[in-house]
Amino acid sequence: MNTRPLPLADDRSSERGDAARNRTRLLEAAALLVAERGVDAVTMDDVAARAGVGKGTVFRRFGSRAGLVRALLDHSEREFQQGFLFGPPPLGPDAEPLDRLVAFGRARIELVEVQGELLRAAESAAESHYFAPSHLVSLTHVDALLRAAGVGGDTRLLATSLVASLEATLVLHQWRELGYPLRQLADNWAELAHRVVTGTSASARDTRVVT
Amino acid sequence: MNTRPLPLADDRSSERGDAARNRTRLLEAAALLVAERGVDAVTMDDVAARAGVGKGTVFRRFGSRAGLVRALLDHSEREFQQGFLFGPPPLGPDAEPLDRLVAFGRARIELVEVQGELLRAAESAAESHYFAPSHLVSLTHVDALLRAAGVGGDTRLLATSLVASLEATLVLHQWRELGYPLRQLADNWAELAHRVVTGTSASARDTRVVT
DNA sequence: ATGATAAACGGACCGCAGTCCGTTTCTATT
DNA sequence: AATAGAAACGGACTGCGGTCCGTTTATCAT
Repeated sequence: MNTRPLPLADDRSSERGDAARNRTRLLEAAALLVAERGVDAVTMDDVAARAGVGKGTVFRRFGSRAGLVRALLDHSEREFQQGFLFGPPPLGPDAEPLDRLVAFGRARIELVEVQGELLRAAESAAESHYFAPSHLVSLTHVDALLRAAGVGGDTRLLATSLVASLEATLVLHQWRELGYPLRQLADNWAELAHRVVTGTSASARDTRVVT
Repeated sequence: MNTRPLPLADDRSSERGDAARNRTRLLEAAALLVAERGVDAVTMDDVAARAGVGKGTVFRRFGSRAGLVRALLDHSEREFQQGFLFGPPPLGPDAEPLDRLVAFGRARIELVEVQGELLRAAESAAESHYFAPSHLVSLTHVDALLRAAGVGGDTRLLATSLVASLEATLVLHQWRELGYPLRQLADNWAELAHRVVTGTSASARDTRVVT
């Protein structure tokens, strides 16, 4: 239980020359190895060796395996965020909240198709990936969309529940082990989002039809 | 990647005498150690040593750390299942589907209060806990309740999404790291369930009010 | 240039989950 | 009671993530 290492952003400025060089070396080596073997077959020693660097250095830079993987995902993660924060509709701001919400989930699920293993590896951190910046950004975004769509109550918690169903580990399981086409999972997200937004609040528990 | 060891139920009949004896010894030892140190501080070697048994035996019996933990949870898991399958309302069959759904989530979240660490340990299996019997039972139950509440479409997938927000790892995080009272998480579940059940389907996308 | 100092380095080391395989023990059969 | 063969046993062994700490190196002040 250490003091959280990367609360919201990492510095990278005022970094010593060799440190910076080793970071890029490590990232390149890791990317290469992942490309040719798949994430699950790459060990931290492999990465260190390939980068021509000591193992300690890898951990000094990235803290943990999950940290390294997150760094590898950083680029596509930024793109993804750009997409739903500033991009064109239906993902970006020039669309209705509900449409954006649906598009957000679809995009996330599509991301699993190409980066599934990486995303899963990033999630399997012992001390939760729930604190990872990218995850928090998604959460906040969904929260905002819910509120913009007129949903009341504790939208942050509602957002957490929704986002939970997009976890790469789960989606990957449904897709690869259970054989659901990603398309169907995306449709299910749409259904879920739609229902949550159009549904009535639990506090106003009255107008229920007795069939 | 082995052939799935315990697809839906374990035999335990036609088990050799010493095997049976060692199973109970191991479970007792494990329970004891967990009680006095907490799950996270108990290693497989510890359990083997305390039970006076070889390490190989532990893995032969339970397959993995997660498997052992699941065995430890078996009792309370059965109770839980009894509760929502045959117990009194609002959990059991003598209540409205939506009420049962809400009660189910509340019960699950309450379970985290007392067995959170154990539940989390059971979830952190590399090769997914999604195949664990208890998980499948919950899933099927929620699925059935959704259908009984008149929800159409692929209720199985919808159930999966809902159940995802009850994962012990997540609930524990919200409770212990973020400081949400369990009560509030339970209320959020109620809100989610209510909205999903009362919401309209995404396929019928028309009667939307343009504010 | 040179020296002081903090930062970064590297690889031996540790702990733990999970495997392997030679040895022991149960049980069914006669 | 003897025995054969399958099942179970146990603990040394492997592989990997992560840590530790003595050594090296970049940087900055003089």
